[in-house]
Amino acid sequence: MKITIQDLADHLGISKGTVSRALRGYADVSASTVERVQQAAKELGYQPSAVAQGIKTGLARSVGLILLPKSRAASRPFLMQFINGISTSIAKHGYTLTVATAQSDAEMLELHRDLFVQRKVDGFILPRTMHNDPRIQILDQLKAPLVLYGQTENLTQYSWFDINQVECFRRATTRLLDFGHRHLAFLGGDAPLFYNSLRRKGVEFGIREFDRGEVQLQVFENITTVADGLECALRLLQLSQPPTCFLCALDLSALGVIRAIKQLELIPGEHVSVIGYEGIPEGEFSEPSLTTFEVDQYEAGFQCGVKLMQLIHEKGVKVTGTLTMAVLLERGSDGPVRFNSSELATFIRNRKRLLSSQEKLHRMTEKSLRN
Amino acid sequence: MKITIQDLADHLGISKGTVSRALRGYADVSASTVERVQQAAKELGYQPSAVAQGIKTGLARSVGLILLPKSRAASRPFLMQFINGISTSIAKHGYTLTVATAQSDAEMLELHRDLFVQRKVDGFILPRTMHNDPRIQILDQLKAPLVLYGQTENLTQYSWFDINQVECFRRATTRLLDFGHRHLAFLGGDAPLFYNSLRRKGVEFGIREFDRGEVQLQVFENITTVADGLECALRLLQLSQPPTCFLCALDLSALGVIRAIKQLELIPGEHVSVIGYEGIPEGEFSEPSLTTFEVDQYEAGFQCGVKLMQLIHEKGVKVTGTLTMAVLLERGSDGPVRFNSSELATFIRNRKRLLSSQEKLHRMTEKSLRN
DNA sequence: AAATTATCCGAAACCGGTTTTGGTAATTCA
DNA sequence: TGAATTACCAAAACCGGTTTCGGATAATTT
Repeated sequence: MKITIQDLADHLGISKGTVSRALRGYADVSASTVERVQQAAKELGYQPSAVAQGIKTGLARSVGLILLPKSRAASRPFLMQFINGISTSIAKHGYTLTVATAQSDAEMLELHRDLFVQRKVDGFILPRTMHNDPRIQILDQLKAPLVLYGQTENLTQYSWFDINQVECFRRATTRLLDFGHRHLAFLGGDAPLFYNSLRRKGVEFGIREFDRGEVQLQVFENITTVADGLECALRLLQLSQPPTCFLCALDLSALGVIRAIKQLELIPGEHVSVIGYEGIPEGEFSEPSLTTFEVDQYEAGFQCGVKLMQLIHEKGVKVTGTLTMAVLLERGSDGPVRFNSSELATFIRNRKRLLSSQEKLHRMTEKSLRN
Repeated sequence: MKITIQDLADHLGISKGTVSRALRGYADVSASTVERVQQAAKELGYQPSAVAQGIKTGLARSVGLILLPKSRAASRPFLMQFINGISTSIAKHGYTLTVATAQSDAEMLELHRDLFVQRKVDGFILPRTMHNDPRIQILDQLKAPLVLYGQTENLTQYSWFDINQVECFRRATTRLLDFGHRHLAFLGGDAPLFYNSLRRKGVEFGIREFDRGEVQLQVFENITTVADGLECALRLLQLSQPPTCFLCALDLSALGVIRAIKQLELIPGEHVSVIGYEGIPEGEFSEPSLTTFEVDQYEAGFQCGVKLMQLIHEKGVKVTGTLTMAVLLERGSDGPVRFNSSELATFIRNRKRLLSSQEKLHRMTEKSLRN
């Protein structure tokens, strides 16, 4: 069915070696023969089998991306953009992307090893880098080319791409301090992942730059879902010294914080400020819309792909690291401090009573207007 | 570096043919030899090269999934789950998933052809089926195995998996009619995609079953974004005979409709009802939360993978089609009709004046309470 | 004990390409 | 004109596996 190089050679009455050399651009083939071969290849729709090519070259012309879906409900809104970026950059080299999923950490490591040992992929892109990432250890042993999306220890040994998250959270912190906030809470994400310490570090930098000894910071970790953020903020806001603003490592937890604020009948962005990170679509439609940093996942994938192609093709190439910035989307969930921590505590305590009487009046006026 | 079958054979002092037959489970190898070979393979970490295997078997042991990201901002929240489903089911057969992206329809068709002709993949999963899908035409010519995620014309010739969207929208329609709504609007999605006509058909079935001649339906197409939904609903609601409820082919447009309702100072789920389809995360956090159908994308991917493996491996196997249901999430954006269409029109016209005076009073009461 | 059959494995062919080798014809050079 | 290049291509080796073929040995049957 499918046409092979031998078919093409027979059709032209020349040897298959010559056909191959003609198509690969060797010098010892006459221009006229090259022309004839290319012409015939196009006519007959011949394209060399990547599989057969790979056996001689030792390359599969594919790069691996292994995902770990935590639950069957987990969503990754921008995965398509990340994939799109990778695919676009590697396609220029005739490469494709092999995506696999693992259900556990152990299975993930095994998958990396297997895919490389079986020559299904020539290298890997590692998203969501961890502290002392075990994937790196395994792939180093196999001398497998890899690019990190994110940072980790011993960074000079690897090619990597990342958003400057330290700077993002430093800016977010400075922004809140400039708004007059003095009691901050940082809700960190997955503790084993490297991004978490970077974002926290950014907050600490921001405070250190500014501090006149009056700033209070509370730090929490593993706040990764809406429910986590909701619960954590609900608890904190009912303390005697509640934070007046929240820096969230993840948009999802920021959405939970917003819910908590509203549940206490407060106005997010007025009574309590919230800043997130990632730029998920939900943030745009929440009320108020979420102030956050928007990450360009296409660009991230593209750069990772470019770096991996360099590692695979340019022998003896130096590893490279790149940092870029995310864009701050200044939306409605943060603003100038209204109450300091003590005032906020009082306000929250009185809020319920206040609102219930307001509501009574409100209903009365509405009734009177209808009639 | 990497160990080959010849290395293993040398190490054991036997021929590579025997090693291969031992590992492939041929009968003409003694049990003891099989044991020795397996043992040595494990010790030396030998795994056959998928590339080299592929040349003889003619299979790449990979399936293709080609995505078309409309814009660099487009999000597909559940892509990971779909991929997870595919990857999980095909992994059992030693298969991996090759994902590529195309920037235009033409490039997408070319990619399908190239990936198959180059033997990079053994078959395809085609998401987002279109009317007279051109991908199918091309792949039919190449006799490439394929599975549709979605339906199309001449369905009996193909293996496919889909949600029973006709039934979903029939139920959604019946639900709204039972709530007492009589003026419905259907906001369809991408017109060239097959799902669109199915969802519309479901609405029409629902009405036909019920109709006592009093139901009005307005149909629109290509309402695919929040902005589209917002604009369309805003326009419709200010007509003299506005719909009292919206059936949206896509959650995104439903979110836009909710915005439009709120922009007109109406309460979604009370004054105007909205039902979406897909179950995107934003729907849970909108206010009110969106009534919609939740699609299990993992299951969809899994089933597509299973069917494709059947096509590739079981020679002469019959093609199969499967329909399943999505789960209706009864949330806050729909409910019993409050006003009929005429009443709603009047209400909307009077709403602004009403609210402005209400607000004045509201501010007064708040002020008095503070003091 | 001879003939037959099973068991097991080495050798070789094969898959579809790439790359090296070597030889012939045409061209250039002395 | 003869020698040395050069240009070009066929043939063969190779990549790392799988599969077929055939032969040697052991086990069984007659």
